Amino acid sequence: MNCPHKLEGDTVHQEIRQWFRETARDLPWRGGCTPWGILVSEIMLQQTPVVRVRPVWEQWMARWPTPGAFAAESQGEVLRAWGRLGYPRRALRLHAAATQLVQRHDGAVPDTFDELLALPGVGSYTAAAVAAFAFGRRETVVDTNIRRVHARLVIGQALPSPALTAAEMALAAELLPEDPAESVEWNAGVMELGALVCTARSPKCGLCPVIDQCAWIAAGQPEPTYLPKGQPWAGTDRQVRGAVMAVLRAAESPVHADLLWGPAVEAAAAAAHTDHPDDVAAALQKLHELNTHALQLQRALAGLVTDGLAQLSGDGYHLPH
DNA sequence: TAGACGTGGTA
DNA sequence: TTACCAAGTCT
Repeated sequence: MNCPHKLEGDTVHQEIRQWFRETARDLPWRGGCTPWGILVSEIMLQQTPVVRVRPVWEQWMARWPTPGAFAAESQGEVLRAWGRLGYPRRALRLHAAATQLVQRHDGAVPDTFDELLALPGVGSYTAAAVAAFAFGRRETVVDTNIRRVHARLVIGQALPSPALTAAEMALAAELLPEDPAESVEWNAGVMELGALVCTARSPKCGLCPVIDQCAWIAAGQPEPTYLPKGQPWAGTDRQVRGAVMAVLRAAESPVHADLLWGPAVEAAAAAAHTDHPDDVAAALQKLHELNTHALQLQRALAGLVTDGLAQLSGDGYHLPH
């Protein structure tokens, strides 16, 4: 392979690909899945664990087996189906992407990196992943798992840098096998290794197929050189937006702002008139428990409207039609 | 380019 | 219990 990062005898590629064939999880979007199914899975898996994506993906594909079927659905229904996967803007972007597939790609998922990258919600990782896993293309796939495996196995560091660097992309490109089929298995294998063995916390080095060639092990497993910065949550707009979205998903009719802001008992009583009183009442209860400042609630609502996740009609807030 | 953006499982 | 973390993207 002739790369400056000497991987002893280049057995790493063989070892990891074999480990992948023997150990890989049997996920529904692997093996014989349509490109549409793979695209949906990649969007859902952005920052969301496999175990939570799986059931939603199954329902999603049964309900909307093609981009055309999905594009014909309303945004509100799409957001409800998205459920609690998180980052609901992804659902809207997927919907917009499906519309583009119908309008510009004859209802099919394009098979090149550049065309995929042009779709809403599809960035460099997802474009490469779909091109590779749906169409067998040789692409430099770099996700958080692959970055971490490379950092340890090749560089000898506990964690990759906080932000993706050009050097990391260059390394990933360097390590990519020339043969397309092998490159696909390599990408999937390294990703799977990062997800199952070379994990962020408490890596299972005893199960690693390439532990004897790991630069991090060889260096004595040095600690990370920086502290991961946390993801603020309590008291943030994000938390409020999430609670409001839970209410709107459960509500069958527009929810007046007073209800979002008002006391829980009043909210529960009003919610009893909806088709899903328990869900709405519970969602309102959670929202109210946040004791959100009025200004912050206004900001969260305005943000949701700006992002197209909610709309304000005369009667109140609701999911988009 | 750093920050915003949901949600729930795990240690 | 608090904090980290998960197949990122967009601005």
